[in-house]
Amino acid sequence: MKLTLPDGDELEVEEGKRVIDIAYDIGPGLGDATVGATLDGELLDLRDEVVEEGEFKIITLDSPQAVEIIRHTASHVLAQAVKSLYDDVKLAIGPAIEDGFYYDFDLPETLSEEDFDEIRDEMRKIVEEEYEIERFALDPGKAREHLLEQDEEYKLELVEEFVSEGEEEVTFYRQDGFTDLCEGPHLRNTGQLEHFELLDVAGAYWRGDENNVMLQRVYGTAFAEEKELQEYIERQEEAKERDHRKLGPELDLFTFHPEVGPGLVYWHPKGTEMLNVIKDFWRSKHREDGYEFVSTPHIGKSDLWKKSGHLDYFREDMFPPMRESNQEYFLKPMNCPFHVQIYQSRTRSYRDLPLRWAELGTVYRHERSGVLHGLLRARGFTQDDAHIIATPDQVKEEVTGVLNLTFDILSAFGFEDYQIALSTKPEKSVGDEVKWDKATEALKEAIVDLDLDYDVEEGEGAFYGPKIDVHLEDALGRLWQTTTVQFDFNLPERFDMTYMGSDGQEHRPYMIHRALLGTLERFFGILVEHYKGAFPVWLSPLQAVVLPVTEDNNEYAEEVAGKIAESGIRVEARTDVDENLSRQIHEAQLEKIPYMLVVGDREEESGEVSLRLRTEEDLGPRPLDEFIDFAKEKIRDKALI
RNA sequence: GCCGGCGUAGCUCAGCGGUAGAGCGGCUGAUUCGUAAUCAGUUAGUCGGUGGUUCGAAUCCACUCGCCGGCUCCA
Repeated sequence: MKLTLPDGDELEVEEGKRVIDIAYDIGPGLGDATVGATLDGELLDLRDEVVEEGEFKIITLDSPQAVEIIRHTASHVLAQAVKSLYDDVKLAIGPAIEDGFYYDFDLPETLSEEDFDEIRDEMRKIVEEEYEIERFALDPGKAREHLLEQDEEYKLELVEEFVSEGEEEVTFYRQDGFTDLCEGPHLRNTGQLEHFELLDVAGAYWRGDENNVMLQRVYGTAFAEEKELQEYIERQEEAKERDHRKLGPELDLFTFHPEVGPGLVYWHPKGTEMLNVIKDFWRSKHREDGYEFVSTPHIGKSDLWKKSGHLDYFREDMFPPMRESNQEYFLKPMNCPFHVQIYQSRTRSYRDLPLRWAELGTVYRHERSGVLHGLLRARGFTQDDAHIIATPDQVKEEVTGVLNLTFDILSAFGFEDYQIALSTKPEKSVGDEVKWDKATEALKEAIVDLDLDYDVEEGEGAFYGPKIDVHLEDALGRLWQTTTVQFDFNLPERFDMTYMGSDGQEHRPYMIHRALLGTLERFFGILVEHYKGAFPVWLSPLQAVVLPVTEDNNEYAEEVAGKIAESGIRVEARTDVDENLSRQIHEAQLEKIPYMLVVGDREEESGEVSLRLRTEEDLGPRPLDEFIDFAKEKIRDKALI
């Protein structure tokens, strides 16, 4: 059997030889350093037997793929430590995850972060002992026996599942006296786990199902190098500093008032200014793209929500109704049924289609209390909503139009990296197969036409139609869901929407529901975190501030600010404070105002302003008109600064 | 909704059974100053809410509201 090595050489090995033995054949040094391998990109344990040919690559501690193995072993070391420190510990699962690892435990004692020092010390001991990690396989009967003996009820449940899936044996890993049912891969020796940290303890349902018992999950992370671990911790701190829930109130953009109602946003003047800039831009882009705007009420009678299906499928996410006469009114959790009313207000012809109706519609949803998260998950929010009602022939072009508009708008805000997911028909769905196929095809073709990468999420569509979701990547590489483009086969049926075709027959239109920014609130929150509050000039609530050197320059400062304001730039003269220049600059810096204009006697004499940027660059004096042109150009180009 | 942690001045936090504290901020005054915090004085709170234990509760207990981190759900 032949394996292709990374340098292109072919290595002749006997079938069934273990990864580690192959590594020693290549070289003893390599053998000592081996923690696993990949075969055609697939991760292998160092104890695995290689039975197929392919591209073979040994993983050592400094390989990028090693981190997954390191973390998996870290979770076992954690489990061993917890088991040795506490009584009656039952193990659930303990995988490596994107940023680290966790282990879920069931134990009578409640763990808290105060216990981390002790657990960490115990883990260190296990690492220092350099226990050899061994693997062994058992048939289901022996495995059950072994787990029963250890009273590991959760692991037993897992074994039953593996057996029902047809597994004939299950693997265990052992280090010191500790054994765990586990697929691996793992390091060779606990001593190879050097750089780890415990991060958090939280509740987690067994198997992720809220009907099951809640376990205690300990989160941690581990890296091959201490430096990487430190960088990770710094990145977490950086994320904390960018938190929109902290920056929003600090920059006087918005606040929450939980005593009045959790999850409801209060927009301050500066936040509202910014919001208006976003809305104006959004409206002009939509107008250019042939959208019309509609406005609809905030409440509607229960009959409407019954007919739309919301009371059957969405009721627990809706605020309880208010009563008027013998009627119940509900706050709208979505705009769609209202847009359908407008459609139904007269008969529609194929000549009218496509209709593109947009509304910055504020909706209210009674989100479960534990899920609220500042602007990113609120109970009242404004969707940048639109419904496109089209004939079957128009569907593909409409989707393409939506995607083009999406990326046009998102890139204007400085987002260039996206992840796109196409979600297809789930098991439970409405609408016939033909429609699903056509709509899914339209979505896919639109993505392909634009030459975009995407993932298919099979069966993840809504019950009423397939969809495209866009996640955008921010400055820290985090992903946020914003855009969604969804077909809806439910509402046209329920409301019996029709249009008169050229054949004189009534036809059912396609309905596309789309939100590009997602919601203004969430998008705003993402902007705050992405820019850390230092917004591009066109978005900054205050674009320039005029700072007099002494009180004698106040009059000139006001004059300068007046002229700048006339050109449409948002500006303020700081003439009502008695502070020295350094102090004023300090404060303007904290407010993250893009342009600081220093005016003293020198500037007053020459009719100039001295320009300092919030990036701390001092660009020196220039005529006022020159600054105005400079700023207008930056605003027009949507430049950062 | 569930698990855990936490609610003290506008903000950040100390105090953890014996008369509520600091720094920043705010206010007042002095200073008139050239690119990230001038100096001085002063103002600060039903210690989230309700009930209980106690001679006495910010501190201990119960309930409740809210926030934070997860889980589940989601724009």
